[in-house]
Amino acid sequence: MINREIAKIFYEISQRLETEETSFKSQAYQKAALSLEALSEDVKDTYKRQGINGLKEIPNIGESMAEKIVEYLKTGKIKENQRLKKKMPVNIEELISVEGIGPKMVRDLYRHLKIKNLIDLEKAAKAGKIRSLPNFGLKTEQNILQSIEFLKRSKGRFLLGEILPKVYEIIDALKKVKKAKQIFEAGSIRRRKETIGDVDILITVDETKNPAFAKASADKMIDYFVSLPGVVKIWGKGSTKASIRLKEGFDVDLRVLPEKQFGSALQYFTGSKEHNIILRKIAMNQGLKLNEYGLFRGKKMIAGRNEKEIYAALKMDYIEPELRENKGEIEVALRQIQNKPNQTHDKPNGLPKIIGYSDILGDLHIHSNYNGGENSILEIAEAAINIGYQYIGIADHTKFLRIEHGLDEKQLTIQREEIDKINKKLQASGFKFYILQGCEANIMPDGSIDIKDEALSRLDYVIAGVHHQMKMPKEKMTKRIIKAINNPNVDIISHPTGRILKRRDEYEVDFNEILKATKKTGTILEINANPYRLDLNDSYIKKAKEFGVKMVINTDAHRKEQLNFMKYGISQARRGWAERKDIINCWPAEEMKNFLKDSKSRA
DNA sequence: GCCGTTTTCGGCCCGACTGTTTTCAGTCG
Repeated sequence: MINREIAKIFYEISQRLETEETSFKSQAYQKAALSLEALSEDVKDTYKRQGINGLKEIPNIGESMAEKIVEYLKTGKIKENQRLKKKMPVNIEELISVEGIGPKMVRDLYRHLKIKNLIDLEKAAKAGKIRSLPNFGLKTEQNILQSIEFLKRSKGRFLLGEILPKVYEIIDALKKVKKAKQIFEAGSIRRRKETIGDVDILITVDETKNPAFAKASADKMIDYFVSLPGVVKIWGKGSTKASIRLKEGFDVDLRVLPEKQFGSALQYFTGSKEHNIILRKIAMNQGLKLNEYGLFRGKKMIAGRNEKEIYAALKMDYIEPELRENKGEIEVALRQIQNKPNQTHDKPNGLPKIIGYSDILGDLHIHSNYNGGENSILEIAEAAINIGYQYIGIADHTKFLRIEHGLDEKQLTIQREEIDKINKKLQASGFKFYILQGCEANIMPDGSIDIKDEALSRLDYVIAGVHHQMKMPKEKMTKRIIKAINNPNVDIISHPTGRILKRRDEYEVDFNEILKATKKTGTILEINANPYRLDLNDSYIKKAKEFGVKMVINTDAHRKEQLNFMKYGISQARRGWAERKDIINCWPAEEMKNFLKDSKSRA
């Protein structure tokens, strides 16, 4: 998306300006970049429709920024950035990714040692050249080397799916000590971002007895925390906090907090930074002050024990952590409250009631041993019953994907017989549980499906997805997928943008056209819950919802343990503001089945 | 450079920590 490209350049300009003395100008670029990222519409379209004045309506975009956006749309470049680059030809983005290094240090490193990138920096540090620079020292030099090592090892961020199970393990271990009253994860992991930098865990201890008892409890928790298995480094250990690095390569901070501040601390450490900045401004406008110690009027603390009372005191709806990205949630949370006294306002839309973690009643994208996987259909069904599902759908790959043992028409018929048999048996035993037969058919480069329509029509539903030839030009790929959407037998499009996190970008496709076609035909878009996919992403989910396109959260499990991926898909749906009405596998079996049967004909 | 229910000029979120200093700038979250 072009908005992100421009935002990236604005960030770079911001950082480069910070090496000069004009700090407010730098902040303006940062704010403008943030605004661009928060937009749901492509600025290219805004400009086409409303010209430069349309751009100036975007928050934090004024005359100068609007001109630069137009410049980028027309020339693909922004001269201001070229000018700054010429002044200091360094890879600033790379250098400030080193922890402890910011724009000012980049400037000094370039001035004195002509350091332009990470390789130069590492060489200079290893040669001991940095310690003698003014305002630098031996310690700084060592820290730089350590940070570079960390950067190399972790290659940036971790997937939510890699890190969340580990965090739960830690939290469970901490709970066993029985000295903590509350334990919560905070930071990007609580917001369930798809990738995570580091982890914050906040706890309180029992304060009702004497202070010495509380302190002893805190000490015990911290001691236990730093002695967890897999700890490779400990620092910042004090009476209320400690930090560890685990052998997996990520850092975890533990903080012990007083009960009366716990809500404000949790709010503060959960972020996002952008969300918090706006919140503090709102507090200020109401004559209040918000920080991690509480919400204050003058010196008087008026909220802080829990998050709900803080949002309430700011005259806002409570905002779920997954929504706290400053992508419109604050305005909406405020708007509803303002509308309440005066219901003659057209509609108090307010924040949506996003889906909950126990709202899912079934999983419609599961692969069985027919695809060479480990688990039989019966084993998968038993696992699903244990989870508490009302239904599942077996959706094995079809014949084009030979590497996955894709099924042909005949094998699908054999599988149908087995599913019918199991269904009968389950019902005879009194289970209210159904197995549907679907398939995950392959969308060929010309948009056709690799299984005959006649065979598809005998299935309960059909998922179709792109599995090869993903490097097509945008128009061709869009056409390819739309042709599949228009196939009356296709009900669901799996992993609609094809990305694999940390490995592969999404393919080029016009998502607006996809939405139009799915809306017209009643086709459902999948939110694939595999932690490497999480496809659709949050902003596409929000767009689909606004369009009135229905979605389904599927795990794409290839063995029964992977049914547990569902929670990542739910997080993603929550981050995309999805409600129960938007997600068909939140619906009871009959309603969902009827929708699958009718949606194509009804549309 | 942006913005405006005290402003078209004068403000821009807040606090902790670190390493360098000898009172504080830079970085982080």
